[in-house]
Amino acid sequence: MRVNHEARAAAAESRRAQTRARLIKAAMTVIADKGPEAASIEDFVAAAGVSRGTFYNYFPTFEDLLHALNTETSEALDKTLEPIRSGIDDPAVLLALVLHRVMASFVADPVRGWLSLKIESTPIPRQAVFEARFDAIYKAAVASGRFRDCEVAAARNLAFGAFRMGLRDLVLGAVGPDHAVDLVSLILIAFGVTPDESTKISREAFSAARAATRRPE
Amino acid sequence: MRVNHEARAAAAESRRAQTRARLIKAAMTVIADKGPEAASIEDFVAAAGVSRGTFYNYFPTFEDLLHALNTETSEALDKTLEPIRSGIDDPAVLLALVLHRVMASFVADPVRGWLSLKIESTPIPRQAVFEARFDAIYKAAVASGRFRDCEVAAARNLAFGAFRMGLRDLVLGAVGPDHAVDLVSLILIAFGVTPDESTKISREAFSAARAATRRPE
Amino acid sequence: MRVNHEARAAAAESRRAQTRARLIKAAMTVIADKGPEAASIEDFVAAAGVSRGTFYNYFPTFEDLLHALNTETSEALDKTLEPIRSGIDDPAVLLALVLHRVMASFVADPVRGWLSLKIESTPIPRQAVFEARFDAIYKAAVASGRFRDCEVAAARNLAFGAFRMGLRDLVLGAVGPDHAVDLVSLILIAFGVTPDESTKISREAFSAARAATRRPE
Amino acid sequence: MRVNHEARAAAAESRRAQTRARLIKAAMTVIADKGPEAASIEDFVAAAGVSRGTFYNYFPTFEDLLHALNTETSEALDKTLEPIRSGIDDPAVLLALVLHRVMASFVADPVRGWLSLKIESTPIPRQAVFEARFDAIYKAAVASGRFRDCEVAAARNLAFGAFRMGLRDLVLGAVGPDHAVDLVSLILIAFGVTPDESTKISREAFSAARAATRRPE
DNA sequence: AATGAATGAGGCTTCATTCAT
DNA sequence: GATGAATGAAGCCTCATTCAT
Repeated sequence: MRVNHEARAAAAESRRAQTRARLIKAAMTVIADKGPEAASIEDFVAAAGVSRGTFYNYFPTFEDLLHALNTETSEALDKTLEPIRSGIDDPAVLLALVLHRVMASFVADPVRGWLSLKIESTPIPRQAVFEARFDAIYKAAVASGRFRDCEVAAARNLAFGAFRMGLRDLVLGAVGPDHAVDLVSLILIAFGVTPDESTKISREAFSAARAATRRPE
Repeated sequence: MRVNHEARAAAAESRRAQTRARLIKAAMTVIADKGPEAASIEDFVAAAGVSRGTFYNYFPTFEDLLHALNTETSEALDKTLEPIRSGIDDPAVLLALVLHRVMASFVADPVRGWLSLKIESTPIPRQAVFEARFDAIYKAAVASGRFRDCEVAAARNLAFGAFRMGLRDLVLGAVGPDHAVDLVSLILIAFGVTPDESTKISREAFSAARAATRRPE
Repeated sequence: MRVNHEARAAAAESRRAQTRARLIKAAMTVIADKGPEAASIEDFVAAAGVSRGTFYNYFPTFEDLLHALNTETSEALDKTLEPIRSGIDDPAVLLALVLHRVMASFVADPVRGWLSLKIESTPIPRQAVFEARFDAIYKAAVASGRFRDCEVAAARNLAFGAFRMGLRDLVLGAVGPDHAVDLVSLILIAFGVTPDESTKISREAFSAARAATRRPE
Repeated sequence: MRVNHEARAAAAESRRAQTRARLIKAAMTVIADKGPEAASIEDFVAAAGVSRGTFYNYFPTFEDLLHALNTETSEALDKTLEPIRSGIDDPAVLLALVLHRVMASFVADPVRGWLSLKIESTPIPRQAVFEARFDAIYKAAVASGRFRDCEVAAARNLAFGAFRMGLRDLVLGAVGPDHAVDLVSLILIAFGVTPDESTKISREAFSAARAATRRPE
């Protein structure tokens, strides 16, 4: 009896997780497709192949869905960046690797890429994690003399703003994948790396990211 | 009689233009306030103090309103930039002046600032005028050796992306007005200007923009 | 021009009042039919022959409709009682006249009768007016020695409770119209009037109410 | 084996009864709390701590639940009245005892009191048992000359209507517990008992009911 | 028996748009 | 031209009910 109950509960749990995952996946696809404002719950459930009511079983409020989406994308990004979490001493290299890696993963999984772009203009709690991480890297690099000493907010806005625009053109198909090489290179130059070194670092980071990014899903 | 008719027609014409202006102004205010998605036509007509039907007399389709908004914004920007349209030889100085001037005008008229930010995440057709102008300046500057020779798309994305992020933080109040000095400086460095000169140019352009921007309305 | 505008406004006003009246009438009918809880806005608009949206033009919140219904029924009752507002010295006769008159009007217009019964169990602000009026009459009658001296709350609950139950049976068709004669008579007896006189007063008040109540609509 | 089976079956039976009782109790509490219209099955199962499906195992249709609720309430009332089922000759005393006893039990167990009030405005089939019992008592009392000879329906509506209103004010806290003394007294007077005797009977019945009602749960 | 995930009908509300005056 | 009442499509959300495990 006991075992039976446990097995049953586990099975239910698994099914529940599956449906939840289907709904999240569907929501991501739809949002990437129509934008966060035009997407309706009807769209989500249609894409997921479940009924209206089921959606509310999993996400009683819209907030809940946004939170889940947020978590999902953050975790995916984290997983992307995990391999380079440590072992890289040069902050310029580190930054280049991160930027190229994220961009590559978004290109490989355009749905998520779109989502990241679209979701930004939404009242979702902003992804302050990445900002904070950037700030830490930049300050350390200034301390070690690698990066120019300037307002970290300015540096951050330069990096994130440029990255975002580049990402947009990339997923739009307006530019080719090596657009990122130039962009990251420019960012590094602004931060104080010499042009020659910048280009080299960016190019190598690009290749590394390329190689590492396989099978998005 | 003839005169009477003409006078009457002119008066009607003038009233018409006035109502139209009121509607555009109202729409801008409302959009800047609630965002483009939350704004309803009801809001527009309420803010403008006219009836629902009147709105459709002026803007039969939503497209028409968007176009008017776009035109309005662009023209205001153009007017802002008019004084520096000519007479400036150094593209670095020119770019710094433009960026600071636009930012200053957005700060001085937050409604328009917000509008520019909000409108971007919308299916509103963006006006490529500014992009094209930037490209022209940049290419000329490369030709004259002032700017680094790199993909103009990368340079553009760096400049516009950084600018947009900075603008956002500015209207959000997350950074002070001189944040722009650092940001523009970084952009110029990326484009090949030396750090010292960049800072000097940016600082001077900032002051000039400050001085020029008075009374937004 | 001026006249034209005014005439137009008046016409619009009139049409508006008409639609509003149609909606209230429809709501009353539907509520009397299905009860206040089972009635849906869909029912109201279907009965009124207008569209969903129109309902919300007139009653943005459900509260607004309830308030209108409340006002409507109160006013109708007041009109019913107007003729006996003055000129009757004996409180026993006055009370009998009021009770019979109200009951007769509810019988003549069953929709409103039902509504009064159904609406009571609803969070509508209770009709404290009638309670207050009863209390005043009763206290005066005690002072003049006509009614027994007892807790006015008890007297009120007896009168209103009995009346309400009687009304229910009446609109249900469970009892004939002269059921009211007995009921009112019992109430008067409880208040200290002799049985013989009670019966006489009640019977006469019943006839008077009958005669007065014509054309419900 | 046999014994084992029987014991097991008995245990199952007992558990079954327990769950059923829990559901009924929960439903009563919830209905008394939120009113019959606002109460949902979700509320019932949550309050009872069982699953949705279980509810339907016990009450396949909503009718079934209503019936159970009705039965429960009636039986509780019957139990309350059992001690005075016999041995009381004076119908005036009997009636006073019944009314006070019921009221006291509702005051002692407000949940059931509220339930009785709330349930009335519902399509729940009312149980006519008490009406029938009243009618029998009244007719006998008329035959014996104790009560005034009048339409039994009128007498019944007077008694039940007044009682209901009084009960409402009581559970609302609008009146104190001895409000019932006056109310019952008035009823008896209406039925032909002299004022002095009425008051005495009502007061004594009130005390007796008080004394008898202990521990509601 | 008990569970709880899934269902979908049914009600609510908003809002762009039309049109008679 | 201006008006604003009327419209109805399109979303949102709840909840009684079913059913596989």
